[in-house]
Amino acid sequence: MVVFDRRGYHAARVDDIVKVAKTSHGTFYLYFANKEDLFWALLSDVSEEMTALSGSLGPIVPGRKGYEELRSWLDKFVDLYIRYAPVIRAWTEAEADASETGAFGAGVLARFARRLSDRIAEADSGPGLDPDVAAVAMVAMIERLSYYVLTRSVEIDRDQLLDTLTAILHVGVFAGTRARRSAAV
Amino acid sequence: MVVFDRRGYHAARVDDIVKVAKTSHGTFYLYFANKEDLFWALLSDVSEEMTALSGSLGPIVPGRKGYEELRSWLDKFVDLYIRYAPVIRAWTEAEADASETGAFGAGVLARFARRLSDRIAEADSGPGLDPDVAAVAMVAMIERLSYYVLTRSVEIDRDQLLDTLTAILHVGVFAGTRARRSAAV
Amino acid sequence: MVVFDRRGYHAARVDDIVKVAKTSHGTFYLYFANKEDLFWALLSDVSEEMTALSGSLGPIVPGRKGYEELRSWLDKFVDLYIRYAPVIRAWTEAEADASETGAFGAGVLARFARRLSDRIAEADSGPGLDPDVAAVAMVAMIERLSYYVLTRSVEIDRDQLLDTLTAILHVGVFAGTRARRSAAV
Amino acid sequence: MVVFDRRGYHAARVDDIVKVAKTSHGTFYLYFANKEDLFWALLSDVSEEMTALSGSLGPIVPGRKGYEELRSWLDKFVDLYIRYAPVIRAWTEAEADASETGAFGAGVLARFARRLSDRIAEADSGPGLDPDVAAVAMVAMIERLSYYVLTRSVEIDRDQLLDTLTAILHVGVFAGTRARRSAAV
DNA sequence: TATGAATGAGATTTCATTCAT
DNA sequence: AATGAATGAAATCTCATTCAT
Repeated sequence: MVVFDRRGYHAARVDDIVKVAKTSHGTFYLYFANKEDLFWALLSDVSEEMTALSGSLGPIVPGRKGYEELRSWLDKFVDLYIRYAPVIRAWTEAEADASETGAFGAGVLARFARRLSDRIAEADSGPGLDPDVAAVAMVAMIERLSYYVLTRSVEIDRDQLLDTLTAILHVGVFAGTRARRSAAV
Repeated sequence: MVVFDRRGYHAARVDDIVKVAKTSHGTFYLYFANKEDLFWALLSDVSEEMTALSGSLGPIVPGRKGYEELRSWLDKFVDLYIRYAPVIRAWTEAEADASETGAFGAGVLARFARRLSDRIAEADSGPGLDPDVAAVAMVAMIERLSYYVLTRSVEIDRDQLLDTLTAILHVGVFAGTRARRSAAV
Repeated sequence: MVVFDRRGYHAARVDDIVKVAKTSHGTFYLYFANKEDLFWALLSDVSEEMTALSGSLGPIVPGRKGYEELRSWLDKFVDLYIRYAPVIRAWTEAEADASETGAFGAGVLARFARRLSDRIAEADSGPGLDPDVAAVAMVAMIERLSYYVLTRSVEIDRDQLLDTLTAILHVGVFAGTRARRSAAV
Repeated sequence: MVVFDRRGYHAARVDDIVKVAKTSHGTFYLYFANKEDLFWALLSDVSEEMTALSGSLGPIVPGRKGYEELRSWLDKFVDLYIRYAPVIRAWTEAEADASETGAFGAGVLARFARRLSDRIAEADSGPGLDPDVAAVAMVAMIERLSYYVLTRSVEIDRDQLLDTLTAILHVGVFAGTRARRSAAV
């Protein structure tokens, strides 16, 4: 019964969920008040793991060491994303300003972005982009690219995905100043 | 009937659609074979506009002029995104490798990314990231950040959105080489 | 569709209701939000008719004329009771102090009893029973005896039922004084 | 298990029953073949007690002594009713001519009414109402008024209830002749 | 062309009953 | 004897689609 609630699809029929979990309808409703309830249970799991993960992001430093640290952190994010993909995709399908689900997901991502923003602000002394906005943009990219890869919308393998995300993030942090300047000149 | 087909939600019930469109169920089925059919109609509209839009992306050049050109192009994308958000988000709900809809959407984004990739490749002479992958990452970011802003998941206004996207893209193209180097050293 | 909502059984399955009404499940839910909703619709119908009926109870007078008037009024009550039997029985099955349904039914009967009480009080000048309590007792008897007859718990025909109810009521009203006395001596 | 079988509701879920009884589902099915079986067990208890109670109704005599005897007998009935209310009400939910349960309940009430009828016939020498029918009417009133009081549908206390029932019954028995006459004149 | 009441297949949910411990 | 998690048949409810007007 424990493994089972790792698997639900929001879009899926209870019938499917139950089939995958090799249980019965009755058992499903023994553990969850309704389909929505399962979804919230999963949501709170993701939220917890995401919060833990964002807490584990240390200072972003230049050079190979910083690059590798960032890459391994992103690796963990992608892992988590893949594991919870159905749930994350579900909150994504909902309008953030109109549904509880959407609002919840938006909150999780916002906390995630804030942590990244703090790290960017620490590292980047130059008068670059607003770190808050840049962090959100990065989270958007990380989330969406993970999604493209997961759904095979694009033909990118896991290594390419991580290299690209890491490079853009790492350079984004340390090239912020120059970036802004290049744009302004 | 004209306003109406700008509004469909994949998730929405036919009941909702006809209410918004101020028509009847009967009329709906007069114009569309079924709900899916409406979706395809909308999809082909987006596809067309997206293709036109990607065609309009000229060479990316350094300096203020290049920045402004890129910004105004992104502005058009955001417009298009906002207009077709429900449809774009809907093709997303489907697995790209398992549904026609998903595959179609993936195709639209892929063509879009390829154009951007070409422009990046033209501009960027250095041994940076794979332009194809970088372009996809950029499209992911553009698409998803537009979504965040549209759904008010985050508090970013339109100008901030465009400034951020443009800056990251513009510097991404011209700092690619240095970026890669900073990561590798 | 109008006749149809005259027929529902609270205890019945939607399947049965729909079969009796020769409609489909879909149609049922087009007219009623859920099974409960149908029940409330019927309930408000009974309430209305019962209120109208109690309003039509004129002064209770002695002699054959009074007897006949009372009998014909009781006849109408029994009619109404039979027509709405499933609904009335349903509110009966619920605890009056624990369910909305039960409370509603209790209210309808209470209004009914009050009217009867007023008529008893008008007619009965002697120091008999409390007219309010006596009226409630009479309503209890009328309601329950109708029920016994309806469900064939007892072998009483319609005429016997009406004769008995009318006689007990009529004598109850005019023998109140003597009754109390016979009990007290 | 002792308290428990005093409490079953026919409408109640087995879940509720075992919760109230502080047992488990397993134990329930150890003692009863199924939910219906519990009901029959309770039913036979009521039946027994009701039969004993009707047997204890002595001759109905005029005057205070007869009144008090009748009142104390009714007191015992109300006691019994309150103790078994859920069961008594439950046999009521079934159509007497269509279900075993309903038929059984009808039988219990019929025996009860016959005893009362016999006592009425003994006492009442006049050419009043059919004692059988009158007895049934009285049982109906007793049963239903007990119910109203039990569920607090009406604001009547136990003493008022007993006074009213006793008075109506006692006068009914001894005013039968006059009653019929007053109606006929 | 346009309508919207009606439909029914298929989804979700309930609850009496079983059975391994 | 006692337990309560698990079951699944049967109930309730939803919604894309049809069709008489």
